[in-house]
This record gives sequence, structure tokens and C-alpha cells, in this order.
Amino acid sequence: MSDKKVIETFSDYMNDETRVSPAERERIYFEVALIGKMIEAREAKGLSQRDLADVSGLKQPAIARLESMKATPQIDTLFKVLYPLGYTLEIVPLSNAHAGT
Amino acid sequence: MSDKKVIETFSDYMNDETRVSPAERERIYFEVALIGKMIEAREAKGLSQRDLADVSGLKQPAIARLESMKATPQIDTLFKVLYPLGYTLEIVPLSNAHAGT
DNA sequence: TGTTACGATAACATATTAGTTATCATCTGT
DNA sequence: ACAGATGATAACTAATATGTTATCGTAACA
Repeated sequence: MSDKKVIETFSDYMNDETRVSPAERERIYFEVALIGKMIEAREAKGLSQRDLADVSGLKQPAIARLESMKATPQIDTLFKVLYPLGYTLEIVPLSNAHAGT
Repeated sequence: MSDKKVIETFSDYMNDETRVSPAERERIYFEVALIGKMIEAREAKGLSQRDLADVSGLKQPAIARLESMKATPQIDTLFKVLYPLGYTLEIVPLSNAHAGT
């Protein structure tokens, strides 16, 4: 029907600035790393989503939404979850770590 | 009228867990540092709030609310502002840096 | 004085997150 | 087969962030 590209890699998609702005891309990389550490830390502590909900003051559906990246959380929500898992956030200068090769 | 404490330091307030939970305290310290760097970086680049609004895709009132801590922003909002200022966020283990002496 | 740029803020509309309750499918272990 | 725990998700409400437009006071300056 057309020569439109149908299949592409995740990297191709992420680096296409017509669809993902640099700031957005930076946030997505951050969030993927964040969620990874969150899930890993929660499981390492042997906590269920309900357990984490209890200690963080959130609800289990909120934890599930977070872990499946169904929402872009607010800062305070993030800290409520990160703190009992032993993490916090830091502001650092951009280092172009995701610039690719 | 009563012997209720009326005057106290900011530290006393922040360390009173009946009013500020550890997670909340961690977030507040983070946000104070964050806003400080944001404002400093914006001014170092000679940008007005309107300028930053333009390059970040936000509106000037949103920038003003951010800088005066009148709202707890969402992660994507944060990245929209931080990126053009040359900053990003990192997830790091808690280090009890604010534990006080 | 008049002008301009600036940050703060009010007022309202819109969008999105989080709370709440409930349910579902799946897995594990009995 | 059954029971219990788990994660995902639907549906709805409440809370809050952001957009939008406008205005205000102040500072800098001609």
C-alpha cells in the first residue's frame, strides 16, 4: 500500500525527535530505570504490592499502576514508595549517557 | 494560656515525625535542592520564567508555581523543565545525609 | 512620568493522578 | 479440587496539577 516503515527498533523510536522529545526520552529512560529498581527492591525485601502499599501509604492499585508505567506519578508519590525501599532521588547534570554510539 | 511550644526551628519541625514523615522529609529536602538548582540554572542562562516556559513547553504560571513550591509536580513536568536547564534525575540508595548531628 | 520586563497570583477549565472498592486470572501448595 | 495469595484492572470519586487568560506590583530605565 505504501512504503511507510512498519517495523523499527525501540531505539529508533526513542531517538525519533518527531515523536519523542529529548526531555521526554530522558524521562522515559529515567522511569524505566526507576521502575526496575523499585520492583527489584520490593521483591528483594519479600514484599507484595499490598505490603508496599501499606508501608508507603498508597493503595495496591496505585502500586500496580506505577510498576506497569500506566501513569506519570507525582514527586511525592514517588518518594512515598522509594523511601521504604531505601532509595531517594538526586539532581545531576546531563551527561548524554543515552546518546547512543 | 498554655505551655504549648510556639517557636521552633525549621530543623525541629522537619524532624518531628508526627508532622513530617521520613519520606515526606526526604522529598522536601529533594525539592528544595531541586528548586534551588532550577532557579540558579535558569538565571545563569539569562532566561526569564517566560523564556523557560517557552523552551520547556510549560506556561509561565506553571514555572512560577514550581519555583515557589506551590505544587508537587509530576515527573514529566519536572523533566520538561530540567532538561533544557541541563539537568536530569538519578535514583540513588538512601544515605541518611539529612540525619543531622 | 511613562514604558517595559518581570515574577506572582487570581479564576476558571481541563486533564490526570490517586483513592476506593471490587473482581478476575494465575499460581502455589494442600 | 480447593483455598489462599498475588498482580492486573475496571469503574467511579476526589484531589490536584496544569492550561489559559488576565492582572497586579515592582524594578529598571529612558
